[in-house]
Amino acid sequence: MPKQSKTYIKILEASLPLFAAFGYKGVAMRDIANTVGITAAALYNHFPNKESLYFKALEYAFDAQVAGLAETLANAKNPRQRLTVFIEFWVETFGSDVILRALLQREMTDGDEARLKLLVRHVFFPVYEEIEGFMHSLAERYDPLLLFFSMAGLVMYHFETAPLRRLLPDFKPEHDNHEKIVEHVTTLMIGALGLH
Amino acid sequence: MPKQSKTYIKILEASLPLFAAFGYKGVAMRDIANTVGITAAALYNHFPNKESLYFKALEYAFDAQVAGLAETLANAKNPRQRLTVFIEFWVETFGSDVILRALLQREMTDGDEARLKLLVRHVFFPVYEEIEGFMHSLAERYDPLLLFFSMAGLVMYHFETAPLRRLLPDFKPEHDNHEKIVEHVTTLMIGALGLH
DNA sequence: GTCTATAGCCTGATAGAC
DNA sequence: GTCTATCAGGCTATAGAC
Repeated sequence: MPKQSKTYIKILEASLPLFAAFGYKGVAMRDIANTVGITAAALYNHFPNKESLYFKALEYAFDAQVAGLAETLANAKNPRQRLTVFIEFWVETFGSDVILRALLQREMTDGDEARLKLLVRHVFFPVYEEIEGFMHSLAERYDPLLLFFSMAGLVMYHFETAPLRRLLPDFKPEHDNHEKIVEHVTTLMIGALGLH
Repeated sequence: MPKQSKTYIKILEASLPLFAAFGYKGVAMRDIANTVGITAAALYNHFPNKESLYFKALEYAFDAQVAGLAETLANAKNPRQRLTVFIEFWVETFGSDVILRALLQREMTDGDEARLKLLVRHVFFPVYEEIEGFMHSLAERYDPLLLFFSMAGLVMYHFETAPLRRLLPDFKPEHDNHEKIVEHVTTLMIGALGLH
């Protein structure tokens, strides 16, 4: 079972949009096989079972997604710049990659222990490690971990609720605009942290 | 097909924790039937199919959940009090009712159009209608709809991420405490809105 | 309203030829 | 590595007796 053959990668990449759209149980091995262009039985040459295919796909999707943050943060000199850079990173990462966000959301609602650990290992821990010191320095009156999830939640919830925001009064198309979201969240956090 | 028989209600109430925990596809008609104490076939005397059972269960869960907000808000005189009251309401509603929150989360990630409309009709619209004027009055520099979802997201994300927060450094058990969350979010919003 | 029995379909997974 | 063929089991939904 070669770990990085072309078909192996093709399977992972074909399965990701399916899992993101329909969830683990909503995707059949046949569906993945059809998308790749092989039969379901052939999948078992690359993965022992459905669950391990799913895990490898998740890792493949999340890895290297966080890599850019460290460099970007290094270029920001003062706290306010770092704040803006971090919010922009978070909006960019999960705003443009619909599949990544859907997978993350699904894993968070399913609450399976092993998958949560994968999420922490590949997404939240690396990011938090990068900005932990920053969170501590920002404002002494806020708990750093709560502050981190507050900022993450501010961004994520705008994306999570995007489909139903459209059905509410006061909706404007610009609410879906990434720059508007960055601006809104940044203004809010600058006020909350007293960084005027 | 009597609409409010005892069994009818028992089916709805038995199905809700199952759907919340395992999702629509993760629950079999047999599972619901077993919990109620009847057979799967008997369910079809009350609901034409699985999907309509699910819809009725969702409506049953969400209805009357929002009723308390209007009265609570009426007692709050100034903006700062209203802000606190609203955040407390949001934390109380979704913090204590694990099933309600799980259902809401699942529907938001699944993105099915008909179910999203149900969510808007039974949860977000009634709540937003109640505090729309308040949102407008709070701060002119913020878009009212974005502000609403920011406040909702600040609260919800702390619950959504609770299972993985435990796996991160700097975690303290008090992070799961409702009062702590209310305090954190309120302080943050007071700063952001300039309500000192 | 509930039961038993079952139809008809889809599921993950395996065996063995090529 | 991929195929065809196949399996056992689970699923929703229906038919008909009580």
